[in-house]
Amino acid sequence: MVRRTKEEAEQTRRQILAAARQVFHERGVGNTSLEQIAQAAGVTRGAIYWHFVNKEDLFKAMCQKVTIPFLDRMDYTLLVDPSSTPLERLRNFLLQITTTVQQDECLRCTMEILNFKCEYVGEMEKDLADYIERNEEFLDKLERTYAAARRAGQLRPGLAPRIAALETLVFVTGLLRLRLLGMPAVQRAHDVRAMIDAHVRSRQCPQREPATTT
Amino acid sequence: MVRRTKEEAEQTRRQILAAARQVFHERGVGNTSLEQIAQAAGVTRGAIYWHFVNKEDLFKAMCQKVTIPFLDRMDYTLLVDPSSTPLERLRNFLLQITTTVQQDECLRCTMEILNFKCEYVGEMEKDLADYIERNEEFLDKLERTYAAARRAGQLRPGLAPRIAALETLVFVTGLLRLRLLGMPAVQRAHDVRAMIDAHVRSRQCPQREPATTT
DNA sequence: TATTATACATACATTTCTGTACGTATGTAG
DNA sequence: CTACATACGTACAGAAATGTATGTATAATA
Repeated sequence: MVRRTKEEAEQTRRQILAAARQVFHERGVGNTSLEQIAQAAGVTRGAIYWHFVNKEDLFKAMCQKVTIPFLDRMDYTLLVDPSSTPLERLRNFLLQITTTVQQDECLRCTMEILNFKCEYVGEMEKDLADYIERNEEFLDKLERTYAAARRAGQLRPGLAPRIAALETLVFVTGLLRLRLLGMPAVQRAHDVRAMIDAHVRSRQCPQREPATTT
Repeated sequence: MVRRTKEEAEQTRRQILAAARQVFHERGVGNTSLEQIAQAAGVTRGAIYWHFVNKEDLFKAMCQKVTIPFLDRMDYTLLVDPSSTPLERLRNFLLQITTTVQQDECLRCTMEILNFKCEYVGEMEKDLADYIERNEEFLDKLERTYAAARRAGQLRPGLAPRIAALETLVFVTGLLRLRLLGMPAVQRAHDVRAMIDAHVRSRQCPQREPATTT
């Protein structure tokens, strides 16, 4: 079988990407040869070298397929949505992250590869720097959200928005990591929801109604 | 230079371990050859194969050198120390973790390798399972600590010890990960201390003095 | 002091992966 | 219908790493 039509070529490209995700997940990125990916995809190395320049290129293509739509929806939509209060937006954001990771197995598989099945050295170190960068931006958005909550009188007094944002960033980071690890405790939707509620409740005003002004 | 005395042999073993840590950190575990480690240690591959059976054995030896004394001091000493209240023990525990990781560069280097420079596949997957196991035990100890805090009237009412413990596990996990990532925000001792204080304060009784009995 | 086990260095055989060059059959455009 | 670009498969050369076998000088030991 050779030169099929254009859509068929696109399909083998997708097959290669899916096979890469599977084999990377089983054997690690550095430990898989292009031959193994080709076999899993039902093609030869020639097909891979046609669609991608090398393993790193294939790997990056696999990542971008999921990481781009993930974060875009998340912090842009949820942290700026004007139809709910700041702390409600925060809660919705946390819930959406966990349910998305829980339901989208393809995304989870890729994130597991990024977390446990690849080595950030050489060229890949830049990806870590990018990750730090995005975390900083995320932290900024969280801080602005908490600042808005404070202006709305929603934030617990004595809690600095910056510290609250830091702790939420830590919360999200740890929650995702434990979930990807496969910890049973963070896979029970009920407990996760309770944690998120506790996290949000611990930064809103104790029992009082929020004040209306400064 | 050949067969030096026994202590000299032990020294080359340590040299090999140190070189492995350095080169693993620079080039990743899967991407470094024993030849490169040997060069960095000033020996040949023969020396490495004398002291270790293969790269995996060398890697595990490098890990055990730091991971063993780390956790032992941590959850055993700090969560059972009877000279302070449960929430004080928790706070001390969190402070000690962060300062230890901050100061012990050798430990941090190894943890960075474990977090970003190796692939958990094949034999190494068992290490992930072990890590989950230790996290479960850690979670249990946290829960018992919170249960003790509740019995002491220290715990904020309405907060289940299990949920509080889960959130603290998430907190520690995320904090360590962001620190190892190199996020500047979690390297400022002042902010980290403020976060830890906020975390602990958010689970103790609002403003009241703790009750003295059940 | 002679012998043996130790602590390496050296040399070699084997495997494995990569990148590229080349072949080839088929869409597709003119 | 011809010609070219496309979408692969195949074959080859080179590098690199691993494990082992072997050499060897010294420390330990009797």
